Amino acid sequence: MSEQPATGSLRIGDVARLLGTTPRTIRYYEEIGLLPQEPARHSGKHRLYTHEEVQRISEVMRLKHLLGVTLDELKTLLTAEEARAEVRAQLRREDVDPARRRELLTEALGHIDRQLELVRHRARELAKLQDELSDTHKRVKRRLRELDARATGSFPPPAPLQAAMGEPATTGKPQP
Amino acid sequence: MSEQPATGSLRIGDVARLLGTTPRTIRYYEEIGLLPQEPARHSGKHRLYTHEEVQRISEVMRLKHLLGVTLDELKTLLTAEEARAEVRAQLRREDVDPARRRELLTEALGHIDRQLELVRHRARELAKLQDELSDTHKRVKRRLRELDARATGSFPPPAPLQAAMGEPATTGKPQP
DNA sequence: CCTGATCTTTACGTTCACGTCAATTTTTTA
DNA sequence: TAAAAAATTGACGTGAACGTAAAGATCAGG
Repeated sequence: MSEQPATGSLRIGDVARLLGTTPRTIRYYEEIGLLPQEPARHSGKHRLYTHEEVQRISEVMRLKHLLGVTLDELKTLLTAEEARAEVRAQLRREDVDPARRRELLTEALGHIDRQLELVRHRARELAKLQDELSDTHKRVKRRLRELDARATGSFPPPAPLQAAMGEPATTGKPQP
Repeated sequence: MSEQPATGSLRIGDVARLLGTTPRTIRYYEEIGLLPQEPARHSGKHRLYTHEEVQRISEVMRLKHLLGVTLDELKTLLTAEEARAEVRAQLRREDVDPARRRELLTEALGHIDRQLELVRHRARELAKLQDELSDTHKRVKRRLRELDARATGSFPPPAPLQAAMGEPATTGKPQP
């Protein structure tokens, strides 16, 4: 289909197919500065993406999907990522003194923690919703069982029949 | 601030404030049919929302936020909700025969399960991301500890220094 | 009953996140 | 090396999800 010039570098179309998106989208992300390094087009004029860069784009799309944030928010979020990349690069060169090393690592930890906090929050919210739905599921199933039991003769106590399936119970969300 | 005419019914502005949104948004949701019953404006021409209706809007916004779906997808999702409401209404009237009752409950269960599946899927994805971030966090912290230990004399084995913090490890997503 | 705050509909404007078309250039393949 | 395929920049188009402005109707309080 396409013979790459050298080390696994892909053209924009291949990357798009790989990630289930379109070239336009990738260019757009570059346009608005979501992708920090422009992919050096070493063999001519076309963009050539390294494996790392593809990973990066993949991560961007994943985060967008999972966190449902705007590309602008994502940009700020990814600034942290970029900083981490920077840190990685610096750390790979062993020749930094321990003091600076500590600094870099601590900074990276901060970035990670911020992301983690965001994700945790989302996860908690989702878990709550899931629990609520689970509960509702159980309630409905119980009613079904009761119904079947009654049909076969041995009928159990009517059970507080009230709102056997209702909205998640009073939300209550006063203004901030 | 505002004296409600009778049973806790709120005007659109109050609802908006309560939910942290704007009247326009609420009207828009009504416009595109996300809210099944138009709020009967019994005292004149203004919309008056019952507690239930407010709940509904709140749920809509919550789902939109948590699932990150388009309002159109949400509409289909909420059709199920609406069906459940219908079921609730039917069931409240005790006078349905057990056969029909079973039918209704089973149907409701189906709707709930579809929503649950969606939420579970999302939750799993998020959990995965969270785990990955957690791992990275741990790796970085370990490196910090190692650094500190070395600084204080007793230095541990160098540990495979390689990608101590890296992208989540090869995504791999062939085309569908 | 008057006034100011709130709501109504209508309608056009806006931002985001791309889609699409065109003209040209680069790369691949026959 | 000619032709086909894919990429490039540039520009305009688009649907979703509201924002905003206008002109009039309708509330709540004094």
